[in-house]
Amino acid sequence: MSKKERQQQLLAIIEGNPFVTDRELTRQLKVSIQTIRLDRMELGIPELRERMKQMAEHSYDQVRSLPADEVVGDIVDLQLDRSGISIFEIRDEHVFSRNGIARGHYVFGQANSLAVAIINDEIALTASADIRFVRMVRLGEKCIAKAQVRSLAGRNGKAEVDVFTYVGEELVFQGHFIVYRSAIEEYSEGGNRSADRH
Amino acid sequence: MSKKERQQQLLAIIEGNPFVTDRELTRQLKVSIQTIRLDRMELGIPELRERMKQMAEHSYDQVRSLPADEVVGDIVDLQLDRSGISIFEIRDEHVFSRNGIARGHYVFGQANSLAVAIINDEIALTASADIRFVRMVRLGEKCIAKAQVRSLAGRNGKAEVDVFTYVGEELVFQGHFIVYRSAIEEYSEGGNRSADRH
DNA sequence: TACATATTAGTACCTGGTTCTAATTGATAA
DNA sequence: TTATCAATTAGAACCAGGTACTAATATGTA
Repeated sequence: MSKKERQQQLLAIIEGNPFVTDRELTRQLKVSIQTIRLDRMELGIPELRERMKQMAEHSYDQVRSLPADEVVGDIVDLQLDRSGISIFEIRDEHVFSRNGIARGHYVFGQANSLAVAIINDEIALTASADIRFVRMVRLGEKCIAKAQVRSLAGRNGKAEVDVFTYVGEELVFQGHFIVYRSAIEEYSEGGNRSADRH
Repeated sequence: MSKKERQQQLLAIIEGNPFVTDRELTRQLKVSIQTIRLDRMELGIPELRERMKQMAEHSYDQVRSLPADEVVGDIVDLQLDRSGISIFEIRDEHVFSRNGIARGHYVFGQANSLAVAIINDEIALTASADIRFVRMVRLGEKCIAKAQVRSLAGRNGKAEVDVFTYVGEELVFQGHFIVYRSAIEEYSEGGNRSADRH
């Protein structure tokens, strides 16, 4: 096996398992540990500990920005049991990589989260929804969802919430949500109030 | 400062910055490095390198499972323009941390992705949907979504797809989707075919 | 045969620890 | 006041997984 081939293999092995030590690499590639290290130098691959550190730092950055995901979108205005507005910017992680169009469940998720957040009860869960994706949403666009409570049954009843999502002036999504309140064991989905918003 | 107070501080510092070395901790807490290490022992906090390794492994697991996110759920059976089945296990990242209930847009996303994948066209986009969350889904549960094409209009028309999602024998979600085919510039949302499935 | 490149060997040193033994400090009860 | 005990500090040996450097040995190739 030539040097180039070996270095390609080395690259592939580390790509496939970044947690491999030089010692393990000697076993797989049947060359001395010095050769492994020279190869890493030439390929600019850092040592195991440095690789792990970089991955850890990367994931730490992600973890720190994750809480914003608990509710999809930032709620910028909220009048409990009345209306609310949330803003959600379509980023890389929200689109299909092939065409840059937002995945539906994020657009849905923004509206759903807002519909649930607006209800002034300890627990509020979406029971059903009637939705329309009016036009596709693309990478970089800012979705502004506006929710209006249409009817409010008494405690432990259901509420109806309409959500319209716009990009600029254009309507991109509309949904009619039926949300149950304080109904813990039945007709439920997964949304709750206040405590989960940061 | 008492031992307990110091250990609480130590915990807080490492929580705030997992990348801190024992040496740095001696500077912040004004005790010897041995005390720091005894404290870590008692609190069960691993050494810096181990902490980084765990974070790296954690993020690596996430990265590896990300491509499966392009379509939510694994499609295990697919008869184009007829029916399909997808399996989706509810993990940590899919639930509200407070109560372990799945966020609605994941359950919706599984059904939506399946409804779109089933359509045998270059491009298929959800136009509208009528959905019901029949019962909440919890952490660890395996959702099995079954989709059936109900009607198929000609090319560039719309198709109707019904999706039922079960956990075991129990129905947890149902949805009626209207999916447009090959309609690129209008009535769209964000779903496409084949190329995005891994 | 001479020269260059590739590979291997070996040593000293580094960080950020663990593990262990032992000494010192400080408070507390008899 | 003194014995006692937990808490703290010190120090040395050792470890993994390397880096940095020097030197020797293959292996081709002109």
